[in-house]
Amino acid sequence: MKRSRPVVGERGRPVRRATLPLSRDRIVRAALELVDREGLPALSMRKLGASLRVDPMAIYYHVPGKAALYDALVEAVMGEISLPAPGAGTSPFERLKEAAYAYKAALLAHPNALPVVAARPVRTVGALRPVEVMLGFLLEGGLSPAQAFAAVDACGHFILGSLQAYVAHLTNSEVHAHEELQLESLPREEFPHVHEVVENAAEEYGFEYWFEFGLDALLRGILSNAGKESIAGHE
Amino acid sequence: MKRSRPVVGERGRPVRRATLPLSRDRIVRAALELVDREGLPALSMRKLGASLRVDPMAIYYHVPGKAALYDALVEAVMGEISLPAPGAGTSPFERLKEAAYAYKAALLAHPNALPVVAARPVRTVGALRPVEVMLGFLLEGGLSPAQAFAAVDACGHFILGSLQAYVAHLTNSEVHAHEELQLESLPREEFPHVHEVVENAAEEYGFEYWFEFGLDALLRGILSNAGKESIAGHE
DNA sequence: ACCTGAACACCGTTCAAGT
DNA sequence: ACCTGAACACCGTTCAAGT
Repeated sequence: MKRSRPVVGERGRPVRRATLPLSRDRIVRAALELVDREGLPALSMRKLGASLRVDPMAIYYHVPGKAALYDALVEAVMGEISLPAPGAGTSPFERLKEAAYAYKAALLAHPNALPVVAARPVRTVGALRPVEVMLGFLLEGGLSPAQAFAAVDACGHFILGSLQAYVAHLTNSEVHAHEELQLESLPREEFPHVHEVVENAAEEYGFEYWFEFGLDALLRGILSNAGKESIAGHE
Repeated sequence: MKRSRPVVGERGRPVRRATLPLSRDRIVRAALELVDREGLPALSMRKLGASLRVDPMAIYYHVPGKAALYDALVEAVMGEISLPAPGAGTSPFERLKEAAYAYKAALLAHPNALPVVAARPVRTVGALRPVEVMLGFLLEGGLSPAQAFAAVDACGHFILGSLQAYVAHLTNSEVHAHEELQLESLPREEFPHVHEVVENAAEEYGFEYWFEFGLDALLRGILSNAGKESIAGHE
């Protein structure tokens, strides 16, 4: 893979390179673009090199390997999270909910990257800013430090898990046809509740409803724990 | 890759094959063993063929491709979930909690398979039995069908998300050293809550504490929604 | 310092062929 | 019906070499 000879100035020194010099940052941005455009499986060192018009092996000079590339990808996605302004006067519940929706929106901006993001701990250096903000809301809500810690994780895992399943569901709808529509042709005596629920749950309920239901429940449960130091806070 | 000639009986018909005939079931079991033993990346059609002492391409006769193999893997893991006996006399909260722990235990039996399991919707044909049981508990707890639906998803996503992050954390502890221990060398004025929480949250709190905290909160929040048809059930 | 290119040991999948 | 084996188009990574 040859590159055009660099332009040479009067004194024989290159004036400006035909392409920008490679850098970790440029590589990560190109990788994220590639993933956004063609999906996670399309991210190979070779295709990435091609998209940067560079020998694939040049990447290894800036990034140790593919694992590190995935790490950088996660960092980039998480870095895009911008939590809304604290919104004075609103309750901790509402602020937490807003923050969770901002988190969700940031993740949905790069749906193809979700599997890599979800396979990593929620509290990473790249995602410290949102964690800081959420911890503030939780402490304000009356949780102990240990509880606030756990609560951030719980919210993160719920959101990541929900989104991961959702986009996977969107991506391969043939799997959907094979796995979910068969529900209605099931032995009714063996699965009475499944039948009852499928028949009575209105069809208009979709991902947005499920997400909000779960998030509300989780946040309500978390905040209702405020003050109590014991783990199981139910009567 | 040659196989020893089959043993031939008196009439020239094979009496018993040197190896069992290949079948979808045997393939899936071998795949799960391979993943358990050597990790998810080690699962290749070629290694799987070798472990079955069969030409790798023989697998394609029984399983359409690798995607279908992953599907079957998820099905197998989910099929091992055995929820505890309903336990008469206990509250819906306690039953749901027990079920969630059984779910968690089944998933932890094959930690290496978690990424594939998590990248799939929670309600699949293979996992219908546990879904049926949990729906029962939730309806009994007073939830509407639509709410019960959403609640099953929420629990599943929380559990899967938590476990996925947990085992990823266990698998590569060098990432941990790189990403989490640096927390303490952070600008204190920029991350006051992170510092407060890290310093005051006792070290003995680990995954088990976080998991139980999140699960309790989620279940409490879900059950406190009973009866109300509106989504946001907080005062 | 930064990039190239050949080479190595792998992949999933197709397809014609064997029994 | 069930399995083989060659072939194709890919992978990630190492390493010596170029500038």
